[in-house]
Amino acid sequence: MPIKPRSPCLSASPDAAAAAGAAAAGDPGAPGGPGAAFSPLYRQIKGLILQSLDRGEWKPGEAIPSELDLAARFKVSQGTVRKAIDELAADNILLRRQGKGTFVATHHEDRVRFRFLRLAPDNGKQARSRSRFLECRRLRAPAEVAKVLELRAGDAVVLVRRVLSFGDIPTVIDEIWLPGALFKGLTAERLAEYKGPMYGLFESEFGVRMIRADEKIRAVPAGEPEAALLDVAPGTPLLQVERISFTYGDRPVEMRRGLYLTSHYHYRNSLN
Amino acid sequence: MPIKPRSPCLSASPDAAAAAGAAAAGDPGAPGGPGAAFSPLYRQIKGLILQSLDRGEWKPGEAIPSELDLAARFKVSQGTVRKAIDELAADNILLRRQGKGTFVATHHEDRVRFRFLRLAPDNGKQARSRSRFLECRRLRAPAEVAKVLELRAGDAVVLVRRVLSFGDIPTVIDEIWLPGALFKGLTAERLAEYKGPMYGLFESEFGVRMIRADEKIRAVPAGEPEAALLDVAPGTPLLQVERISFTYGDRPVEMRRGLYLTSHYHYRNSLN
DNA sequence: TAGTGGTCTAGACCACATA
DNA sequence: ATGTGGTCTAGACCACTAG
Repeated sequence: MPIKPRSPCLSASPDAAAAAGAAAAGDPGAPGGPGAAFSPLYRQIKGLILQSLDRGEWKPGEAIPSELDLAARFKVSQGTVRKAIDELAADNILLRRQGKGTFVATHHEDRVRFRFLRLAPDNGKQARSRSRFLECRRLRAPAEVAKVLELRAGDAVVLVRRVLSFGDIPTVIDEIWLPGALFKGLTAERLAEYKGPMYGLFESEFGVRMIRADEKIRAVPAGEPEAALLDVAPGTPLLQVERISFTYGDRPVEMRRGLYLTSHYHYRNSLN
Repeated sequence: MPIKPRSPCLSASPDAAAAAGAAAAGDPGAPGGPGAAFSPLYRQIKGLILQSLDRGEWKPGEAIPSELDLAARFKVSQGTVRKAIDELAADNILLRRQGKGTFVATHHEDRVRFRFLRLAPDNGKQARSRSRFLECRRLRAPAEVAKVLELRAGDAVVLVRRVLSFGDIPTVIDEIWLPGALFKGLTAERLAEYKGPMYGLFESEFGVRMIRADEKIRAVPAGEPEAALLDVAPGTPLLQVERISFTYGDRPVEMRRGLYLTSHYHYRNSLN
């Protein structure tokens, strides 16, 4: 046994917190066997905070307890809590505001929204965006979708299709697949009524918060139906963006295929 | 005067380091007038380390002094140096290796390379890549290039054009513009001879290290010459990637336009 | 065994927001 | 005046690497 894991915040001895090596929490780490990775205390605290977020103990937009409160609750020093929160803030899961507190990030802010909508106008002027929903229906998951969303083949999924326009110019076609179990009662009407970003609705109405997403991008020619929707000639090059979105615990909860018309907009990215 | 800036590591009084507010270093911050942003000590240390890196005091791949050494040099505690290095490591400018030291990041590693080459094979198998250089010549900067590279119109620039192939399949056409003053002696021969990534050559032979880049991505149809180079039909949709790369101090040092054939490769991206 | 980065703690004080 | 996050310090000890 190369590493000695100790119990986390149920520390047996009074001074056990000092120099504690703790079992992984939120890490890819293997189960307790040999080869188990060393995981520092602050990562375990991070894991515990993530659990609380996942189970909805603190809702998006709300403040979480102060660092000193959390330190008392977990029986560690403020510095250790601080480092856990630092990482969560770097992951854009929490938001620190000096003097006010630490808040659960929410999709009800433009700031967050543009993390997931990377299309920017060639000339800086950001036009009003508007969604037109083509359909919203429930069906059995096709094999590919089931695999990506980690469902059983045949499980219920919701398919949403929409056209996003910027200043009356149709620019994006989205085809969105969601696990049916999580999105009971999602209808085209509710989507159309809702003001604000779609992920805001998902978060407020269905308790599903998108944390992270992976995208694969290609250039493809517009087919007949897509061309009609975007008001361009068939064969026009479009940006195809395949996205898989994840919530807490890296659970996939959305599969999306977008087609972007990039004659006056571009996909922006930063390489760090 | 809302904020009292103090002298940094030339601290006058022996205990001046404690609770020091220091002039901005590396921040967007305004000059010393009213409205000057508060900048903590560790940010100033970060700025000093960046200066040392910029002036080449420590070369890519080398170790920088230990945290304790730097703490002594800057007359601050190890924790403050640590926080500065933390940020530089998060920026992928430095690389920490426990037990060994902290190293200047280098482009001579696949790990770093794939930060800047985001094209991945649809099936996991990454094929050998090979560059064919079409031309490398010096000319006067066109207006657009001069503007992007912050040169005077008419200053010398180097234009490199190449085709990148994966396993004998031509996949990328790059058109690269570099400031002539920084890349004296860059020729097609030196490019062709060089084994390894282009940024590795830039770093080793010309002392220019790319730190960060911004990209704008569009879908465009292949023109006649591009189609011929990529062995596809004219009009085939291609991914157009416009990149501006920066060195230390956010100085632009490369403008690049890439055309990617995405029938068997895709541009991968993560939204955090 | 020595040196390096990594973790954890405890306490002091600063900056910001609010009452 | 109080409570929050933010900075800085000092010291102890752990984990990893290498001679």
